Amino acid sequence: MARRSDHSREQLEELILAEAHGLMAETGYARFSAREVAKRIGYSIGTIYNVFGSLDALLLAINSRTFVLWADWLRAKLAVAGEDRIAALVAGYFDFAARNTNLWMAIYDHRPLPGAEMPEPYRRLRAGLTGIVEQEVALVLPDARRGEAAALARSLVALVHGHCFFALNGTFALLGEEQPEAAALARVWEALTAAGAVRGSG
Amino acid sequence: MARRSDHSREQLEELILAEAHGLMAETGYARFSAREVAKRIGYSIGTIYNVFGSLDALLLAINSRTFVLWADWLRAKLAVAGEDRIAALVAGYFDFAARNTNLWMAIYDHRPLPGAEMPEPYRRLRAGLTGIVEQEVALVLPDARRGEAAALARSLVALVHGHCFFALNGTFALLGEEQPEAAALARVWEALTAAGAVRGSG
DNA sequence: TAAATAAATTAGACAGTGTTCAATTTTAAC
DNA sequence: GTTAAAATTGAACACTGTCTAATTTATTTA
Repeated sequence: MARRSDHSREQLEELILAEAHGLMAETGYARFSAREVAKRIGYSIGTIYNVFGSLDALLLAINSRTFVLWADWLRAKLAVAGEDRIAALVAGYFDFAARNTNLWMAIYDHRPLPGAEMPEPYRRLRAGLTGIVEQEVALVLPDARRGEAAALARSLVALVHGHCFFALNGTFALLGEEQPEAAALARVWEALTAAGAVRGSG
Repeated sequence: MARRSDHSREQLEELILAEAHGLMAETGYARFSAREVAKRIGYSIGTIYNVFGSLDALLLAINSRTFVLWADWLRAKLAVAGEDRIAALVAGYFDFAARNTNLWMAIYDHRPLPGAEMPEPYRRLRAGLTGIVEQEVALVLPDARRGEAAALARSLVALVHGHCFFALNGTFALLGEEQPEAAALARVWEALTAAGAVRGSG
């Protein structure tokens, strides 16, 4: 099959990860299979375990990649945003999830055994995404309350997450809610307003 | 093994469901197995499929049972609630999830194939839970805005869900958030206030 | 009560899964 | 060219959900 000379170890890792990410996008978490990844790249199942150590580690790498794409997506949206940058963030959150449902869901479907610490790079990626939100929240808060930005950003991300999750998993459809994103944005601005923000003050 | 005379068909269905619910509470969605349920009640795997038709149907029945427990839990909390019944609801949401993490998570881990309609009884249970919230939201809104209660309740459930989910799956711990419930409650009251509610006006 | 019918139950077969690891092949170094 | 190191394999193991022909048990009929 594949020869060592065809790929360096790093290239092989990238080859596996790229294919795995694609498979996850295609099939979703429940139908994802390491064996299928191996089959698609023409390596045996053993190689994947040698390179990544465990299925858990591979899944973490897949989700890390998704986080990078997601952060890039949000930054791109912010770069072309109009006056309401908060709305751009909420919209970016929703449409990334909608356009990459399987990948986005996989982030939350994957639950490593409790007590298993996340590796530092993964923690940084997640914190980085919240950081983007925090920055925009800080911009819209009055100077005196900038200190609340971090905690508020975390809470707003959770708020939007809840709406997005219910939108994509069918809960909102079942409850007759037809404008999840608008609802989320309304809640976000109510919270920001309560914290002293004024629309268009960024 | 088990004799037909030991259980009527209805009793058998209940026997399976009770054991399955217990196993789900014990192991969580990822490690749940229909075979293990069969082993524990002393029936063969085939019987479970004969009674429930599919694993999907069994999982739906498990989640339905969890919804019943959850709704009961919330009603009990409301029955002994003080002045802030909204706070009682949020607290009830959080501590049911915390005390039944595996069961609660299973509700959201289970994603039937897209397009597969949920059976009516299941839809009613879910809507019923939101109905409890809607009722309390209506009580706190001014008369002129009671019409917004349904939509607002859906949104608030999503909001709380997001916080609860991040609290239980480790996201908040990773981000340094230590008071998810307080944050959720704060957001909820900000939204209610924006809709004209006044604390203690129920 | 004995035979015939209906219902309930079984367990094996099938195609998958993650995981491990001794054996093999390929590459690099001497 | 030989040797040492690294990479790769794929069979084995213990699982999973799902289906279904065969079997057992219960009920009804004669």
